Amino acid sequence: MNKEVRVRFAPSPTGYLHLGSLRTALFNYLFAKHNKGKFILRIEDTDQSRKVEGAVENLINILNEMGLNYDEGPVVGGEFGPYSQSERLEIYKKYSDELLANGDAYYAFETAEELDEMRKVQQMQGKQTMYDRRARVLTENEVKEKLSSGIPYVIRLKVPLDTEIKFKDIIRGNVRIETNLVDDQVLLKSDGYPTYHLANVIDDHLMEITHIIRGEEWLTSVPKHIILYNAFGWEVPQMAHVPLILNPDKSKLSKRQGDVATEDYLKKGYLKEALLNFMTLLGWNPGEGEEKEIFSKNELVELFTIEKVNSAGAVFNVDKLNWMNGEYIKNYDIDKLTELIIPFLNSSGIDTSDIAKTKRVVFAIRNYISKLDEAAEQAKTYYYEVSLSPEQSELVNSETSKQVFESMIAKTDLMLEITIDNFKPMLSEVQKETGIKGKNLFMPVRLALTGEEHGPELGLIAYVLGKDEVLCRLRKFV
RNA sequence: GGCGCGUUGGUGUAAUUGGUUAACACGCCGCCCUCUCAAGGCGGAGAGUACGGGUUCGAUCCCCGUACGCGCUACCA
Repeated sequence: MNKEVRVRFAPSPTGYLHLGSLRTALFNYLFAKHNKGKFILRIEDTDQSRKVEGAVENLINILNEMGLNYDEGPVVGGEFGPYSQSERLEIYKKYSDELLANGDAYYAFETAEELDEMRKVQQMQGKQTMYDRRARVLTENEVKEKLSSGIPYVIRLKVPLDTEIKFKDIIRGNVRIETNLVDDQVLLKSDGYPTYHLANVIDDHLMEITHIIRGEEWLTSVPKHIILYNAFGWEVPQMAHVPLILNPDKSKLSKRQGDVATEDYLKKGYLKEALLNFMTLLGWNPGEGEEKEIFSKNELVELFTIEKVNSAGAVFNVDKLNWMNGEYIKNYDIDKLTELIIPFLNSSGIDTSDIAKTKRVVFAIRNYISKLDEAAEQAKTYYYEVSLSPEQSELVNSETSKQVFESMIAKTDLMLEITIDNFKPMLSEVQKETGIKGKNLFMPVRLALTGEEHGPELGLIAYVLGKDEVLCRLRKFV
């Protein structure tokens, strides 16, 4: 008896995927997969003035890249298509005609200027700004006359007055709004395109959507939608309005205060697994005292329930994202991580053609970075010529340092290869032999090998450089 | 202005559907490890649950009010 769960992610193509949209898509995806249902992508491109070239392709790419593959939608198709609203215009026309015929909608002929004027007056009077429903009183003949004379028109929703709309949101519980406060929303614009409200209701019904999971900014327009469902005699899907993602100052996450496009984060070297993990935990938690925070996508699918989504907005905390991304980097498969890091190294001019060495480098730097774009900075040590400041070179060229290097060279020469495990014991022997220890022993070696006073443990450095390179760098100072 | 939604340390979240010294993670501070910087290990500071009233033997949890924040208030989504 349970219907198959069908949910949709219905973005308007803006040219990039906003983090808030990413999370909405993510929640829809997780909910669908958890319930063994379908995740549908629908493009809400009904605003011709906001058209962006290539935006749809970009959206699909990024969604796929993030692993949020949809079951039905543009490109992949499905039995409820087309999945772009701009290709469904006749459908909206048909249903708006039906509303007109049943008296649930009406024609209106005001110009944009007239509406502006109306609002201005309302504002001055301190009244609520909304359409004053003036066209409701037009007679059939007046309407006919205006239509035949070619005056541009819109079709507006005829909101039933003096009552209230009650509904239950899965996340927010019961909500009620008086219909007198609900605007006679434009449903069909004068260019023949539908507004969000009309298209959304019709498509959700036609595409047999069972659960609407979308951002909180839509909560107050739910009554308009319910009025439409009622007018058509359709069942209202279940609804869940997820909280917004916020800037540190608690306003809605915006460009002004940092990057908001998913693409930007990928470019900076955040791993998609980490991003998905982090975004899910923004406003959701498995609860019941679960203290784990690192979850694979499969685990999230298994655990995710929409009821556990928080109702309050969540501040986007980059510090925590960085930490989590670092956790993923530390534990990632080394071959895959190397593959991901190579482009970042190349773009800094590092030659990665020696794959074996590159892999050793990645192994060495993974504990030192929290984003992939920090890799080049950390990796430089292993690739560039050593250059020292006057003080540093004085230390390296001191008598004791020379002793250390000579002893090391002799011992290293005898080694088959340097490993992380055998380098340190070798240094211990050098210490015994020369009587030089502590900082006087290690710092010259560090400087000779890397040219820097800070860095990973020496064993790691020697291992990455390899025997030949280590010898080569040491010999420069004896 | 109107309407709606929200409010647990700085941030993200917990707290067996009223009974806990209010827990965990990030961040911050300190210690250990150590040649250095991270990582790691250990420890610490930081909220009495926005505020004020109720209900109750007992409220983070239920009810009311206030404050504050956010959202919506377009022929944008």
